[in-house]
Amino acid sequence: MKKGRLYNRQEIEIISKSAIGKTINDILNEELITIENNNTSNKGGLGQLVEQYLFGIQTNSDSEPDFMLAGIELKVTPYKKLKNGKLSAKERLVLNIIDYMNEYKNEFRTSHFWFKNNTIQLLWYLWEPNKDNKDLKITHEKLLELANNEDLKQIEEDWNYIIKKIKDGKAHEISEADTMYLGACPKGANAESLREQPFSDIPAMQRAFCFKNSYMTQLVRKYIGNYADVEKILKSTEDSFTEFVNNIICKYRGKTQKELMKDFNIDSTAKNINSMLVSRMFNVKSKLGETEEFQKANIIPKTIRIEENGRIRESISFPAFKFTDIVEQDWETCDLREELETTKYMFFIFKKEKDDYVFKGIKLWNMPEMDIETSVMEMWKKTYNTIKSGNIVRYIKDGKRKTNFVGMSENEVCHVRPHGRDSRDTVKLPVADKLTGATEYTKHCFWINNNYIKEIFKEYL
DNA sequence: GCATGATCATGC
DNA sequence: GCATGATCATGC
Repeated sequence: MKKGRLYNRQEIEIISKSAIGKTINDILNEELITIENNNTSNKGGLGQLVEQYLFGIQTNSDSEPDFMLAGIELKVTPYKKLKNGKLSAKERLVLNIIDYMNEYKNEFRTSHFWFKNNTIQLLWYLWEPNKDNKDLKITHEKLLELANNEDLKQIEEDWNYIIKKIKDGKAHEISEADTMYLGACPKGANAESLREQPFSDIPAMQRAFCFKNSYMTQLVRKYIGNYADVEKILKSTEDSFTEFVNNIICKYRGKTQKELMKDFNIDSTAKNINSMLVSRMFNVKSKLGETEEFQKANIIPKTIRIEENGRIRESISFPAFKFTDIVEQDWETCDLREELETTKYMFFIFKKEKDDYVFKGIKLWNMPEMDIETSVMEMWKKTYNTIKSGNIVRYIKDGKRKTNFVGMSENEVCHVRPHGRDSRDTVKLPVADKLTGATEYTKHCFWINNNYIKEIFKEYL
């Protein structure tokens, strides 16, 4: 007899561990249950089956944790293997719906979020493409206790940020990109699922608290994958991630490039000297963007130089792409769109003053949805067509090849340009170039236009 | 002066 | 040897 919601902590642990290595079908077979294959389209279906047949919990939308006696919430969540072999969360972890009308009255520790989610029993299953949902296997489990979690400070800060927006009458302006680990994601049938907010007449999109995809990805890598080589920047739990970053910025703001080079004992003419200085500020050996905290928050650090006249001379590069990868993707699921929609950029600003660049501070930014769905989409689709049709080179003059790739005068947000060691640094083309017959071409990447990015730094001009 | 093609130094 | 962040060089 399954006790459902009345299990105690120890029983939950035993049952969770017993599920490891089993598929949903295995669990159903043990219960002698067959279910028609008609609910695979139901997004919550898999988690519900586990709740129902492993633990005996009926689907509920209760405000209490699933296991009410133990105070534990159950979550069944997928992860996947990326092409490069790394593991990643397949989805964000959606938690309770935000009750705009009441949650703001609480403190973090007395909030409904805390009441329901402070202890979560995670069951991870490995998602694989082209496989029936019920053949997917549960591989790992983990009891996530927020009370003694290293990320608690940041999670609390994120919660407070969301609550402040409600208190400011701006629930309709909440975005998942506002926060670091704990987000507020859309939750409803569609964008028209609106509800009232307490300090404004404007209806706000229904949202739920969630652990963001990037945060879940780090948990996956920590508890499932090989985690040993990830460097941390936070050495204690006394500061949140954002507090820690702000302390570093304050410490170095106002220093010049030359002063910093002297401080850190660096003598170099590298083009990425400012990026090297930033890594030193954080006392990071390798790359700041690859540290645990930046990965969890899905933040990519970039340095920006502003000239004395306010001009930003250079555009911002992305890693080089493979021509063969582009033609295998479509816009809806392509790498570029995913990156722009989920990534925040932390710009470290260096402004030129008297023959030296002064470190001015940072700016967090993510590209507005509207720009992604218009200009970036147009550029990506044209890039796709250019490669697919083999129409890369337009003409050659003085040994330099003019291409048909989207240039910066053609698109106000982004463009395509070479990015390699030199012009002989090439990768394979899926279709030979019609004009030159080349089967390989100089590595290229997407760039964000310097004039577009300039708008973000108005306050520093 | 700017857009575009090309290239550099670093770290692993 | 290679990927990467970033800047250089040149012709229109």
